Amino acid sequence: MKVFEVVGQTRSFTRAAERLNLTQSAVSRQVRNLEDALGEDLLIRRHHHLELTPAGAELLATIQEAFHSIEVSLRSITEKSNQNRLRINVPPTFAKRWLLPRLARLREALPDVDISLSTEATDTLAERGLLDCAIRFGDGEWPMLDASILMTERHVVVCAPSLLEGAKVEGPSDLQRFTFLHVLASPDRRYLTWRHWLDAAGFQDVDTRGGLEFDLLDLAIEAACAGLGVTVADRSMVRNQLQSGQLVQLFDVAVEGHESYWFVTRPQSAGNRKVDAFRAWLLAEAAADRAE
Amino acid sequence: MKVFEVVGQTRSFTRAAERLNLTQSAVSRQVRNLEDALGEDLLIRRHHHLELTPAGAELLATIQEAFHSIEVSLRSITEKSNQNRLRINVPPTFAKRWLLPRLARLREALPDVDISLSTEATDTLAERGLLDCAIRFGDGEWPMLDASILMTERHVVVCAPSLLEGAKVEGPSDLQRFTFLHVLASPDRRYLTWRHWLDAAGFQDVDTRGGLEFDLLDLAIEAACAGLGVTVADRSMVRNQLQSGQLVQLFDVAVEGHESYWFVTRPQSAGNRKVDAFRAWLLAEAAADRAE
DNA sequence: AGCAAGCATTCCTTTTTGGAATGCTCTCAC
DNA sequence: GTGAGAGCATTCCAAAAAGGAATGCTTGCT
Repeated sequence: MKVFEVVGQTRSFTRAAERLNLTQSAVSRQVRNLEDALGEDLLIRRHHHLELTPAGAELLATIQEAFHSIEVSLRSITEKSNQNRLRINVPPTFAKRWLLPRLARLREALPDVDISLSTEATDTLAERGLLDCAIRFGDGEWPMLDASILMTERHVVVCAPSLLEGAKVEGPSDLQRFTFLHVLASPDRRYLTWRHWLDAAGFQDVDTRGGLEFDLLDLAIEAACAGLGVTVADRSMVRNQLQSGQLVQLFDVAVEGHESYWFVTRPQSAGNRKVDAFRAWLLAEAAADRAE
Repeated sequence: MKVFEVVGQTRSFTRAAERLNLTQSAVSRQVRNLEDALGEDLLIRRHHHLELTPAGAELLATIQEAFHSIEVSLRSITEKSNQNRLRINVPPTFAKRWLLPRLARLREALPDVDISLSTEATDTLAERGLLDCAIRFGDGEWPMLDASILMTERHVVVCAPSLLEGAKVEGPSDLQRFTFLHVLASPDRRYLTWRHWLDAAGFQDVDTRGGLEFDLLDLAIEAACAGLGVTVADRSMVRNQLQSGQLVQLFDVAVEGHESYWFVTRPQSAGNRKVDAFRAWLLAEAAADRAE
């Protein structure tokens, strides 16, 4: 069929064969097969040139249009989508608190890369379809995927300055007066960030059973800003709020978390220009972040 | 590609395979090959159902439209053109004087056959392209073609009644007074119909060198009707004019010509419904014509 | 927990497609 | 009008693509 299209354009089996990187013999038979299948001639073989029959002319026009639209679609898939668009899933809190504030800079650094950002809690990167890469929170061990560490969490305790009412907070008992804000790993299970932080700080006997629970760290931080209580959060996630005074840090204890944020890609993406560029940018930003 | 279209519709390799009369294995690989070629996934394999990626959805839509238009075009070629239309070349004079007056009856007899009538002096039937069949004048010997005889020429001499001015025309000398109308076989060669007729009539010493020449018998007949001279013509070609009195026949001599009109087809058309029907009708009409 | 549905994969067969060489016919030029 | 060349057809064989059967693997459902 493709063969007939080229023959129709070149009006010659020989030239069509050249253009298609085939022999004239192959072209001749392809067209003949098509004609036989249709039970209708498409070309009139004259010596030194070919003419289209009415049926051939009609079919040629249709085929050209159809192939063209398919070609455009194919190109838009292989080129546009593949070469310019980077589809990435980022955990919601990381997206909002870390990536979004840096998106403008990303656009400057990689002006020719279009970003598609989704914030599913669990991404579908392994299913090799909708995503080019992802940022994940975890231990960096994901089968069949490549991961580069971006940053390890450094947990600090924060709350709204209004909550303090000028009082000093210096020990476990002071802390116990506040409402604890927790983040859920699943509907019935909390992340153990409070536990880890308290252990690291050397605070025993603090009862964290009460308090508010949120499914997203982001909501817990928002709650803290609103003066609802104290929460443990990664320092990078609340840097802006600390700088603007929306939040204050309690205690000078920063606990290295057990898990980290990773940039995750599929092995097939190795060497992919835009993925590599994005990774480089992310790592540079993360390094700058740590240096602050 | 066709495979992907069906998979996109059925959302299942297994069902697509059934519809395509293939195995699930073949379908699976076809799609995988397409994806590999594009470097882009088109489907998300879930268990118990498939989902389209954005790229897949876009491609599916394009492909469906493109294939549909090609299919329509293909169908119009194989069905409409092939099944309903009969393309036929008929020598000009035969077309005008014999076939055209019978076209209305042909439409009645074969209402579902559309006729495409061309009147090239030399048809292209052997080149298998534009024609389904032809009517030819000759000896019935054409390589690679099948021929059925329709009618043998019966030459009579005719002229306009006004030309006679009431005079009797009974011998060669009477004939010599008229202008002879000739038909050319090629620019410099006449058909020998006058010669044959004169020989058969037993008229010696008639000088036919002068007179008017025409490239078509039809023009010669028209000239005769206009009173320009006498011509030899096949009786079937002038039957209407004789009946209406536009022409009259001179002498009661009808000469069987050396050549005949034949219905000619390609061997590949053997068994073709519309060709067979047309042949049957032609032969019946020719028989009826002879009976008159 | 076990079964069934459904896609992936492997190995082998079948079908299709392609290439090289050759033949045939027409056109063009001398 | 004759020879050369251009261009399509055809034949035979090789290569490659597609297909089939069987099997494995994962997951959703009962």
